[in-house]
Amino acid sequence: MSNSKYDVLKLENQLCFPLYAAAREVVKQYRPYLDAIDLTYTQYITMMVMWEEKEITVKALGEKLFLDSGTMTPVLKSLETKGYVTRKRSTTDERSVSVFLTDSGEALKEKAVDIPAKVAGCVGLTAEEGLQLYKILYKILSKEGEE
Amino acid sequence: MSNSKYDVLKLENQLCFPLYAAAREVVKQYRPYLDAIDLTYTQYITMMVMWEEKEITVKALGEKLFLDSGTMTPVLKSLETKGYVTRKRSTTDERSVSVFLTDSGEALKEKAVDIPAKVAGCVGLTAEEGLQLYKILYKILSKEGEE
DNA sequence: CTATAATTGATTGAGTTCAATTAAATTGAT
DNA sequence: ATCAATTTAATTGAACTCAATCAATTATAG
Repeated sequence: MSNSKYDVLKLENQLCFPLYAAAREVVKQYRPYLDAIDLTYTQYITMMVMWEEKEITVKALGEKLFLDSGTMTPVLKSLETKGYVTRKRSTTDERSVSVFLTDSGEALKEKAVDIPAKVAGCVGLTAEEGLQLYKILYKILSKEGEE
Repeated sequence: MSNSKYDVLKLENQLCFPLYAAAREVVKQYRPYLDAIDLTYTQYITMMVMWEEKEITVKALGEKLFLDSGTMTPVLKSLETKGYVTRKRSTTDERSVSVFLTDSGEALKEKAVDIPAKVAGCVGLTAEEGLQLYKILYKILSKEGEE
């Protein structure tokens, strides 16, 4: 057996590395489908929230997506340019900005509805593996929100 | 029950989204430890390969990390500036560039050896969850290399 | 009321990521 | 041997990510 204290630094012994690599690979799977509706992956998950919420503050949006305003602001500006959302500063608390889904944004949902099934086919996990993965990932995400 | 064909577009029904978010959150856990040795996460996993290989082509390095030359080149230039690697174009095949670990790069391993244990503690999965996650992620990664 | 603290979004800068392109070198088929 | 196809890195451009900082606003303490 060849064991050294440096084995912990081998790529094959990492858990973070395959997590990081798999995330990029799966996002890459979305690209052809998202290209067809002119969205990036970040814009797509932002629209997912908008389709559910219709109206939400930038702050709340960022919390749902685990992204900060430095990332959200340009994404929202781009979606506003495409006509899918509008932004308006709150009158009651001028520090906050609300984002609103437009009719055009609502209509886009129809074009996006087939995408999840198409990508799921490519990833090719069993239902059980999918569930296991889901649970573990949300365990990680719940831990991170703590400190 | 409230079911619609649009449920597949809800954030909570996605598998890719928590994968994408968890990957970023875990990478973020590394930051304080990596800041201490002046490496980014991408530079860190690149050094992991170098600690194992001592010498490797840019092509092979990119394949191991699932990154292309557009990402690797600036990372390697930065590591070269820090003195941890050198780069030299192959004499036998001048298309390829080999990367070499320097003594300084080798010495950095000693400073990095405690990092994996520190981060593992933060993520807080059980051994079984870790193994399940590992297997599923590599299943995803093996699928992606195919097409 | 006033000063301090906290919240919120925007901005900035460095680094990452990847598709597309370019340039050089090698390989393979004829 | 020659020319087309392939391989390899580098470059470019657009977008994402995040820490740090800033400015404006609101909340709280005294």
